[in-house]
Amino acid sequence: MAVTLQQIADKAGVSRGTVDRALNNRGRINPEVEERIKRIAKEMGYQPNRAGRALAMSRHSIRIGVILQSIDTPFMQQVKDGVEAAKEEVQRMGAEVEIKEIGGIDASAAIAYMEEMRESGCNAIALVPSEDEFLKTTVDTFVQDYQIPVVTFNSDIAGSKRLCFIGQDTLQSGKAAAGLMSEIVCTHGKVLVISGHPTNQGHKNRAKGFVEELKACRPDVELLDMKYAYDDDWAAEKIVEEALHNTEELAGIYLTASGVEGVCKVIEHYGMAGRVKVISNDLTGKNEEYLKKRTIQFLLGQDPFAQGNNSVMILFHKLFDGIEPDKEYNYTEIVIKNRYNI
Amino acid sequence: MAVTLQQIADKAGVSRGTVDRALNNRGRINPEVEERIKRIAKEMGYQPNRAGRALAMSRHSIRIGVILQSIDTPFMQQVKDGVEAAKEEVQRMGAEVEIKEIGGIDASAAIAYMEEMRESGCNAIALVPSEDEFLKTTVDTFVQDYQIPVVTFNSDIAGSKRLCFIGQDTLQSGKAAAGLMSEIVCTHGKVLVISGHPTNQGHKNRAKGFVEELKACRPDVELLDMKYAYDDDWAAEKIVEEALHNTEELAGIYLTASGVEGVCKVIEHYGMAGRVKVISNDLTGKNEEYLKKRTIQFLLGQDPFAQGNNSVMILFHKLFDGIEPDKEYNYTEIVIKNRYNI
DNA sequence: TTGAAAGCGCTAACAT
DNA sequence: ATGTTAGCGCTTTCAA
Repeated sequence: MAVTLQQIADKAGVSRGTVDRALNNRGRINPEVEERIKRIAKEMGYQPNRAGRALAMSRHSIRIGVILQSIDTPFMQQVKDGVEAAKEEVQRMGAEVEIKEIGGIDASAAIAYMEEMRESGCNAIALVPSEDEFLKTTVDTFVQDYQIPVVTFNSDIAGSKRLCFIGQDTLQSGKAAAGLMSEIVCTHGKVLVISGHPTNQGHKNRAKGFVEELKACRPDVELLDMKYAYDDDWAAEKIVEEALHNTEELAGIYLTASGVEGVCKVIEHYGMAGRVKVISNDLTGKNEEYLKKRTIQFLLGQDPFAQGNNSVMILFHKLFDGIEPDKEYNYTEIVIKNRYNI
Repeated sequence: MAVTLQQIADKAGVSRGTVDRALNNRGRINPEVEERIKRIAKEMGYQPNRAGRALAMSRHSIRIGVILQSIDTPFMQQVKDGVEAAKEEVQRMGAEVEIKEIGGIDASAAIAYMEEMRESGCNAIALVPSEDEFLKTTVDTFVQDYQIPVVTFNSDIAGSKRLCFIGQDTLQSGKAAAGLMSEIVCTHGKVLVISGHPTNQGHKNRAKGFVEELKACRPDVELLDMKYAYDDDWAAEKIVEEALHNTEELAGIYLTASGVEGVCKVIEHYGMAGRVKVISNDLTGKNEEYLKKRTIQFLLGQDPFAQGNNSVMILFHKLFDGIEPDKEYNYTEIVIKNRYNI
C-alpha cells in the first residue's frame, strides 16, 4: 500500500492536518515542523492519493469552460471529440466541464461566452481563439484581474497572457511536407503552393516552412507563385486549372488549408492523378477519400483529438494537482499518413 | 454536481446498499427492484464516481504484474517507459504494479515470474511473450484455472487464451512501408528486403505486407531475393555489400528488423546515401540519427510507449471498472517519420 | 500553531 | 431481500 498522510503524521508525531498544511504550503504552520514533515514525506516516497483528494475536493467543484469556434467544420468536430472525452474523464473525478460552440469565426461571441462562464463560476477556460484585439484584451483581463487561467488551443493568440498553447507547430508541419514532396516530386518539375487566407498565421507558417525547406532540399524544382484559395474549393479548382494550362511540368501541389476537393477534381479530370503529387493537411473525410484513391499522396495530421483532450486535461491538472503545464507551447504530433496507415 | 448513489436511492425509496447491489449485479436483490433502480439510474444519467470507488476498493488492492523480455534493447526501454507511466497513474488510484524484466528471450524465466506473481497475489498479468509452447500452456492455465487475466503486448501468442493483444499490425506496417517505397523509388530499380529472423512472426508479416503491396503498386521494380540479417548489423552489412556488387540498380532497401547501422555504413561508404532509398522500423537512437542524416528516408514507428501504457491500463480498467477490452487486437498507430517530424 | 472531526461517493461486512 | 455502517485518503472547518 502506498504511503498515506496518516503514516507521515505518525512518524512525525503530529496530526494529519499538520502534515496536510506542510505538504500543500497552506501556511499557519511552524516553518521548522514544515521542513521536517516535508523531509519525512520525501523519504517515505509520499505520493498524494488522487482518489482521496478528488473526493475531498468535490465540494468545491472544479469547473472548466471550453469555447470552440468554427464548429461547423469536420476538423473542429474531431477537436470536440477530444474535449468530450476529457470531459467524461474529469467528470468522473468530480469536476465539471461546460462546452460552448460557435459556428464560424466570431470573436465577440467568444467574449460573450467567456463572460458567461465567469459568472457561472468557471475556474478556468480553454479557448479556440480568432485574431481579434478585443478578444486578446479579454483573455488578459481574465488571467490577470480575475485570476482565471486561460489556455488557447488549435490557434494561438500571440503575445497574450494565456497560460499556454496546445496545437500544431505549423512551421515544422510545412517543413515535413516539403521533406515528403522533395522525395516524391520528379526532377525539374514545378511545384505549386496553395495557401488558405493570407492573414492566417497557421497557413502562413506552413507555406513558409514548406517553401524554405523545399528550396533547400530540391534547388532543381521551381516553385510557382503562391496562390490563395481562401479555404474554398472553387477557388482552388480555378488555381489548379490555370496552373495546368500554364505549364506542362506541374509536378506537385502543396495545400496549406482547405480546398482539397477542388484541387483533386481538376487533377482527376485531366487524368493527372499520381503524376501531379498532392500533399495536404488534416485527416477529414474528403481528404482521406482522395488519399485512398491515390489522388493525394500524403496527408499531414495535427492530432485534433489530442488538442481538445490535452487542453482540458492541462487545466484540470493545474486546478486539481496545482501542476503548471511544463511548456508554453504544447505541440501535438505532426502525423504523416499515406493510404496505408489512415 | 454529478448524480450519486444516494440520490438514486432517495428517488427509488431504497438504501444506498441496494442501489449498489442493483447497479453492480451483486445478486441478493429482488429482480423487479433491480430493474427499477437500473432504469432510474439510467434516467438520471448516473456515472459512478471513480474517486469514491477507488477509495473504497483500496483495501482489496488491485495488483498488476508486468513481464518484459528483451529489456536490453533500446526499443523495449520505450515500452517500459509506457509501463512506468501507467504504473504511476494507477498507483495514484490505489493500485499496485510489479514489473519484472528479462534480458534477451527466455520463456522459462517468464514462466517463473508468472508463478511468482501469482503467489504474490497479482490479479492480472501483462506479458511480452516469446514463441514457446510451454509459455502458451502457462498462459492458458492462468486464464482458465486461476482466473487471472493475461494480456500479451508487443508480440502475441497466437491461439492462446490471453484476453487480448496490444501491439502493431505488422502486416499493415509492411504495406505502409511499401506505399512509401513505391513513391520514392526510381523506375525499374531493384528493391531488397532484409528481414530479421525467419521464424519471427512480426518480421515475417512486415516482409509479406511489403512484398505484396510493392508488387501491386510498382510492377516495374524488381524485388531481389529476401535476405535475413538476424537482427545483426554485421550480417546486414554483408548483405548490402553483396547486393551493391551484384547490381548497379539497387534503388531501395526495406529492413523489417534491426541492422540499420550495418546497412547505413555500407550505403554511406559507397556514397549512395539518398540514391538507395532506405526504409526501416522503430524510432530508436541510431535509426533517428541516420534519418536526420538522410541516409534513411523513412522510419515506421509502432508507438512502443502506448503498447506498454495501454497494456497496463486495459488490465486496470478491467479490474477497476469491470470493463472488458473492446477489441481482441488493439493495434497501435503505424507512425511514419521523416527527418522533420521525429 | 496545532489537533480533532466531519464529510466527499463508494464498497463490503454485518445486521435485520 | 434489504438496511446500516465503517472506512478508504484527503481537505477543510472549527476548536483549542
